[in-house]
Amino acid sequence: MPGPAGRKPPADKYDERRRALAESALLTLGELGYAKASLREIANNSEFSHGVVHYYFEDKHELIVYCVREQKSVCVRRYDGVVADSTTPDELAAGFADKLVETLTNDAAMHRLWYDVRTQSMFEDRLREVAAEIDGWLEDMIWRIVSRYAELAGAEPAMPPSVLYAILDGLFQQALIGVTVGREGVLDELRALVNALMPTMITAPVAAPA
Amino acid sequence: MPGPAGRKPPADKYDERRRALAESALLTLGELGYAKASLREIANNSEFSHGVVHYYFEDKHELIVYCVREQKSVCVRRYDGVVADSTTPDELAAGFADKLVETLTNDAAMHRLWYDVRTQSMFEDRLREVAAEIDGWLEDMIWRIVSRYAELAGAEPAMPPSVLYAILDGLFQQALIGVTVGREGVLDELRALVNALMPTMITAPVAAPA
DNA sequence: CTTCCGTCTTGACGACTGTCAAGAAATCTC
DNA sequence: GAGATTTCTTGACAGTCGTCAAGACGGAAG
Repeated sequence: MPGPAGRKPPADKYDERRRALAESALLTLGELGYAKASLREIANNSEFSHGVVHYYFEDKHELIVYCVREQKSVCVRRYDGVVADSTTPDELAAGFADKLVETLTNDAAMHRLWYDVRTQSMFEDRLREVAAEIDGWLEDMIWRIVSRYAELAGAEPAMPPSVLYAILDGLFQQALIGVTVGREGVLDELRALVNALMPTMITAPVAAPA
Repeated sequence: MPGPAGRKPPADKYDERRRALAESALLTLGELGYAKASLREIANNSEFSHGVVHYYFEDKHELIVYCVREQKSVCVRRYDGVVADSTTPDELAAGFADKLVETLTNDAAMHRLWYDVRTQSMFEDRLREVAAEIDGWLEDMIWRIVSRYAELAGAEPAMPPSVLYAILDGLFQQALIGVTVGREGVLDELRALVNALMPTMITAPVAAPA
């Protein structure tokens, strides 16, 4: 009975293994979705056997929650660089848009899983906590971007964080669907759109800030 | 073999029954979601037995697609009245916002099902057609509202239909989640938000149209 | 080497699923 | 009324699921 409780050997090895399992689970989870991804299928697309899951996780639910939380916790830090390094509003907007497009192509599976989990949270109580938590992370992420953008422009965000997040999330979700079904031009449209929309999200900048 | 093909008696009776079955299926579908709603559970929450589904529908997939398409085809006509009757921009915006709030409380289950189906369409090919179709309906619906709003204001929509739809859809989806988890004040916030946001969706109105 | 313990595999269990066939019930036709 | 046809119920089928127990493997400790 080594599982979750009393552990003698390197306790880090345990967490490391959990992460490895969760990461390889992401492959199947992001391809089949929350409902259709069985533990056997997840195990088949990995180096593990289907039984090992219950050695590292209580049940399927815990694996999935761990997986999406782990992924998203790094996801929400993706724009920290551009926020910190940009010196003009336009540079920030362009960097933001570029990274949006980049993650849309590179991490499409993860984003699909996230939207799946959030939607399922409306039907399954046990998912609500993690969904609400991550939604909060993402809202904060957007707020960091827009408020810094406003600061660089000598202005203020024109809308509260929740509204900014909802709007950008709606645009991103449509783009994700577009990428998933293979629609052409989605990426360039999203990039242009974000660049065009950012100025509308702050109050009119003061002409001479100094 | 009376099913889908050759029918002698009132062919309308057949369609009528399909609609009745689909409508009672909505109850369970909107409560449990696409994946977790089994045919037996759907039948239990209705006046039908679990086997009758295959008399009126090819399979589970066809039932669900029929159900969501039927529901949404009336859903997208919800704002036709306010669009036709409003004589000022503000009246249109207020009527739109009111009806948004109204459907959010009355038809929450249907909206949950729709978002579920659209999300699942990213994982399941067979859902993509109906999801894309309905997304188109909704985009047209939003376009009718905003373009009429702009017309009443003597202006033009400031963004293309797809962008307007994505933005409003993002806001609505967040509000739906809020309603589902029982967050307070969501409805009033959405109403105020829509009223405040509508002016930003059109170009600056011409002062004296005549 | 033997012993022990953390790690993992294998195989099985019961529950649940969509589907369908066989026949009962209801309705219509004459 | 009888007979035919549409409509529906019931029960079973094969398959899949999450879960878990029994034991195999591996390396470290003695």
